[in-house]
Amino acid sequence: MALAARKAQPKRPDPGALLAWYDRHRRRLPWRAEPGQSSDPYRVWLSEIMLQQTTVAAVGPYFHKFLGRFPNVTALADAPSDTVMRLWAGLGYYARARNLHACAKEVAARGGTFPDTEAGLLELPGIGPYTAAAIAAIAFNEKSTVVDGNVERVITRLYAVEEEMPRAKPIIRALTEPLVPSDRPGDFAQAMMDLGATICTPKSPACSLCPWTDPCEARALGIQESFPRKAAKGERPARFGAAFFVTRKDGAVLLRRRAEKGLLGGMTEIPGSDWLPKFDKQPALEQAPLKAEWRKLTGSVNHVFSHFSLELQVFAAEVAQKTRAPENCWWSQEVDAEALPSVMRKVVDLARR
DNA sequence: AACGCGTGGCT
DNA sequence: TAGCCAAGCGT
Repeated sequence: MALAARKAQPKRPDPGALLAWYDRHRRRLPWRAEPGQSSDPYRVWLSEIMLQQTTVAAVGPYFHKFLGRFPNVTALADAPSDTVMRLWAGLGYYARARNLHACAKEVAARGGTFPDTEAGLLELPGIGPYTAAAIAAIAFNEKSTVVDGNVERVITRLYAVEEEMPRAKPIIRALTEPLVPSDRPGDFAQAMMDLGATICTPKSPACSLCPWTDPCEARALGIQESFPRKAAKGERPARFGAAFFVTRKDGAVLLRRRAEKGLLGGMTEIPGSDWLPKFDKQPALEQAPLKAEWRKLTGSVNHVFSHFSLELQVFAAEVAQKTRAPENCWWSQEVDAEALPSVMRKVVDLARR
């Protein structure tokens, strides 16, 4: 039956039709060059790192913040790592910030010039297959095959790829490669991503507005939303813990730095207990950073990470002015202005309520 | 090759 | 509401 449906629309997707659509509808984004202008590799790189698994809307303010503070890759390389991490706070996936800084240092060491090939870019920290291909195509006009989540969705629909992700990845790449035009590889990559972001969306794709409705096999079958095929996801485990909001008489709050690696690596936090599958008050309280009369605040902080959900009970205490900060901790007079990851921002907000 | 790694917006 | 999802990378 699929055979009959496929025979009904044997057209090959035309890259020219996509580019024509792109020329009319291309989105104006802060990191994009104007039509005909060449792209600044630094801006392309910075935006691509920030856009990894992150929405355009979320990236916007951070991109401007970074560009304002670090107008070029050398300025970024010369900044203290603390400054970079603080500016990144709230954007998530903090290993990206560390790799961003490491990459800037490597590029600065080569005179501030990025490698101009996909292979060269792939050597740099934080730059994987997608990002290397994207920078090569967009900034250096290399005919690389750029495959991100948008492209995966567009291609699996165009060709009704039945293979489940991630096994479909090599198939998708092979189907994408022959579509890349020699003259405008960068525009083609951005057009594919724009198409995926605005027309060929995960839910309710706007097929009637799509430059490729005609050759789309999934559309012909009326099952476009079912691609890409994916296995059902397992349950997200829950974890529980305590956070200790300690204020000194003068209002300073106790903070701590997390380990460099792992979850929220290197970020500032409110001291807390381990995060475990169940909440036990006594063992949690024994992990308090100092002795105090703890007052449990009403409510809790709930936060969802990519691979588990977290519920934190918040305990507050006020200690004497002369209290010294425990090991690995310090006092902050202005927690509200601190660069905290979002889950810790929620703890502060609950305590301040 | 799976898994760990954040966050906010949308349905 | 509670899951789903976004221009992935490193290990």
